[in-house]
Amino acid sequence: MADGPGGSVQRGDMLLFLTDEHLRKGIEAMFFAYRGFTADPDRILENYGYGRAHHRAIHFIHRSHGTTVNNLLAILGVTKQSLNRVLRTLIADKLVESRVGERDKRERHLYLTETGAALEQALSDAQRARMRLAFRSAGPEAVAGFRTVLEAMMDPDMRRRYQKLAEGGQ
Amino acid sequence: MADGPGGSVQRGDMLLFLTDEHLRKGIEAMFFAYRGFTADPDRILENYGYGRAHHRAIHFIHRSHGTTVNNLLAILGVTKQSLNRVLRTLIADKLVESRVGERDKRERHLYLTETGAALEQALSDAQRARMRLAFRSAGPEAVAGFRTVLEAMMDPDMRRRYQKLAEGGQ
DNA sequence: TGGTAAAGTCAACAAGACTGACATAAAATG
DNA sequence: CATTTTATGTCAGTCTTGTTGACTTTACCA
Repeated sequence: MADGPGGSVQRGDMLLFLTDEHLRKGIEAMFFAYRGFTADPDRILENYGYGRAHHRAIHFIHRSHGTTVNNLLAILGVTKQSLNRVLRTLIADKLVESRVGERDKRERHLYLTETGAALEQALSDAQRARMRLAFRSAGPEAVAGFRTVLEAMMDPDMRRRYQKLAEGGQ
Repeated sequence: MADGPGGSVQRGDMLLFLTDEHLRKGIEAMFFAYRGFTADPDRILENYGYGRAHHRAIHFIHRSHGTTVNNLLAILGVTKQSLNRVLRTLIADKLVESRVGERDKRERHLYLTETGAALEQALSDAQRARMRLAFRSAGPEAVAGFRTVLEAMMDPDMRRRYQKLAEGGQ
């Protein structure tokens, strides 16, 4: 491919890591790594007849106990119809509990039941196991770089949500 | 959440970056970053009536000019029926050309046409622009760490494919 | 020549996203 | 107090992208 019209090599040796070639490798790394990232939970979810959407809902409900539907919608970035379908099955299967808000009775606050928390544990154990191996083999400095780049890659509003989540969970 | 039964803090201060808390942050970073990663090309693809599957096919055909259908199937990790649907529209729209193999006439070799290459350029320009900003703001060391962790996160066979691609493209 | 391999296709199905329209209850506001 | 807005839920229909299973054509190979 070499460097096309959008290339960056000509800007000097200090920015050699910004060649189109390096950028393309970063793109492909994201693609292949994301596959690995989701592979283990996907295998577990199959046994329950659930999909990735269920996993995401469970993850963020666990993460923010008592979150409202609206807040979950904003984090997941899907329509309420799409989330509702997932939420309905999780509530029917008694993995998630929905309680009417105390101050604002229009709101529904979402909680994992014991069963829901158990599945969350199984899913995140599997995902963390892979992450742990990757982190350990890469070392702390690489991990710091990994997080720095990923944060820079997020849309600004998503970065805000991500950091807000991180604060609470410290 | 603190450290559950699968926690790693007790293994010593040297491995503090492997706490469940850090791992969870890594997981969420992957989730939010991947959204940003796909956002720009998705917007472009909309105008063509194409989806992410078309993008992936176009990317890897560009990447490995003249690749066979079987090879593309292995890289993308989908069924031939799924790939074929995408490929059929791309060929019908004259973005991709399929040539009968010279040595083995059963094989079809895939090439981007001029139009196809133009779309590929537009898509990868958008994706690289974001990657470039992220890389530049993070710096070369962070980028190296980013790649190291992502490679460690891949399934072994995907890592092989990824590295094989990288060789050819140096 | 018979078996295997590469590619393509048809049909049916499912997950998960979307839009649009509509309903209900509760809060907020004039 | 009446009206409007907000939060949630739901129905119906569509789209993309994945799946399985069955079958065909063509070509290579032993």
